[in-house]
Amino acid sequence: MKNKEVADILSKVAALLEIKGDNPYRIRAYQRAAQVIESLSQDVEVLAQENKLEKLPGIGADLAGKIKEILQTGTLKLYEELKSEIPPVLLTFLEIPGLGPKKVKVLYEKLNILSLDELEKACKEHRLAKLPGFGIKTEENILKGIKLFKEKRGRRPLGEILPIAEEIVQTLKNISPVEQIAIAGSIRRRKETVKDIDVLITSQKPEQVMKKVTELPLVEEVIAFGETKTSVRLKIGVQMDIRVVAPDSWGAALAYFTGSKAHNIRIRELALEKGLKINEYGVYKGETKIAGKTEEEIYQVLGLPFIPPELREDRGEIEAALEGRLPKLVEYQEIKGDGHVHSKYSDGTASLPEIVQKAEAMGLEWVIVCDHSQGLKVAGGIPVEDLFKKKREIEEINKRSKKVKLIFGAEVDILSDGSLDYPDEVLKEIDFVIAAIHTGFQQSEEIITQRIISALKHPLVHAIAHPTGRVIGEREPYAINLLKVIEVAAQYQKALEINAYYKRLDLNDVNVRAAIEKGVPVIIGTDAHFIDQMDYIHLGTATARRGWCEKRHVLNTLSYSELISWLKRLRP
DNA sequence: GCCGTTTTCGGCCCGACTGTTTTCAGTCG
Repeated sequence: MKNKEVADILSKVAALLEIKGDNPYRIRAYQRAAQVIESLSQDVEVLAQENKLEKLPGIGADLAGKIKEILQTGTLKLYEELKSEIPPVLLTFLEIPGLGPKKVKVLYEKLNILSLDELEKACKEHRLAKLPGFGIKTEENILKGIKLFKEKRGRRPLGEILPIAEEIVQTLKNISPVEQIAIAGSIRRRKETVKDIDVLITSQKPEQVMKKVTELPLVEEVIAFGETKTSVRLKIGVQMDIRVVAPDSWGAALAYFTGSKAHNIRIRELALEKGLKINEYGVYKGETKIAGKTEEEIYQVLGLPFIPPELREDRGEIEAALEGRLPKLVEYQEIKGDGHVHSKYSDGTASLPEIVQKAEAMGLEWVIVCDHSQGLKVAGGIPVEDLFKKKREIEEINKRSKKVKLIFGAEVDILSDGSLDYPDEVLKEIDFVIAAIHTGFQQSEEIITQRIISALKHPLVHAIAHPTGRVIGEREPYAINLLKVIEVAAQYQKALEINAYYKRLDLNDVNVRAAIEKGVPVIIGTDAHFIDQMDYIHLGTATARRGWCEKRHVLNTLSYSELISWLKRLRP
């Protein structure tokens, strides 16, 4: 899949055009095309071969041609030309908070600044303040921006920020006069990584709320302070935006601040076609406000059903809503089990009774206890003789435990030649075999893909764990042809995991969608090594929802007995 | 650059806050 590479070039073209000062709508067209290609669940190369690129929203004859050019030549003439006109190093300047395309252009043209160091030096020598539109404050802000840029860790995993955001909401509820309060933005959409925390509030006394916000102990710096909008930087290095609106604008504001930006733009265009205007305060027909109190209302006046936040990425959800084929997403409370938990038998820290207790507290019916296989010594892989001790303990526990059943599973290593880390006569005794790659990450795409495919074809394997091996912010996926893997999984009706650990979320949303479109069942597993990590199940469910999963696609919605029958197909 | 049961040309989402300005451009979400 070259989707990422194509999207990357298109988005760089957009940024270069911005600095050049080109037509903003042309820029938007490139940005949108980049986004459409990146979130595609199909292979852009296949679409190009079938001449279907122009069917994609926002892609016309010209962009289709440009995409083909990238696929054929690896680059784009326009891109190369722009790079010779505008030094690409300026693109990194755009990442500095406070610097946009206009100012970057001036810096380049008037001062010929071509590196971060030069920029820093020019600020300190007050050479910027003399430029039109610049001043002393601008220099200070750019210096601050450079510092933040240098120490920034980029987007942060949702699982890290969500609990903090929820705690802030709870605190604000307690200490300030808020009526309604909710987290919006990418956190509400449950995007796997987030850049900032958006909080929406209704209150009779906005100024008091805003004051309390700036006084929170977590706040490091106030970036902007207004009655309706306040921005602060938290000590953990994340920005938080707080918006206060009137109660009758709650729905409009919630929709607006939940985004995504691309979704909002489409929604507003749709409104314009109907002679309506939407902003964060409501939907207007001329001067008259006709909706705004609830989100449902907003969608309703546009003739649309409610679109769940997890779908709001302009990945076809608006078209689906218009045509009445929006998926009925799997619900968080429909999840009946956890497909992947480690115990003390390998490198987990929880005993089997502790797992049962936790599952019961969470309202789950079943947990598959998958420990590592014998070869993975660093992770305490279980030697064959101990496996049966674990099996007996599970049987004992299941006799006593009425509400929660444990399932005897194993996360079995796929060795570098594609064979499995237990012999068949052992695998046969294990009720759930999930195979995974933990070694040989550097192998070629062909070899890794083949390893996984041979595991999928193995008659005793039920599923593949964390299929791409990526770790968010730490490790890129290994080279893998996931589309081939999906095809084989579909053919053999084997499951692919949505690993719910907050740094994995693997498969990710786009890949989940690609899998279920081919008829591959998915199974959510937390990969918990500590008992509380079982709570990450909700992140896996969020990923399933972002991947357009309905209940029928997700094995975790099966009851214990239904799951056992699904597993037994391979254990006659 | 895209797009069309008001258009194949002339539109294209909308507003808050800051800083440099005396009325607004730039940035951001």
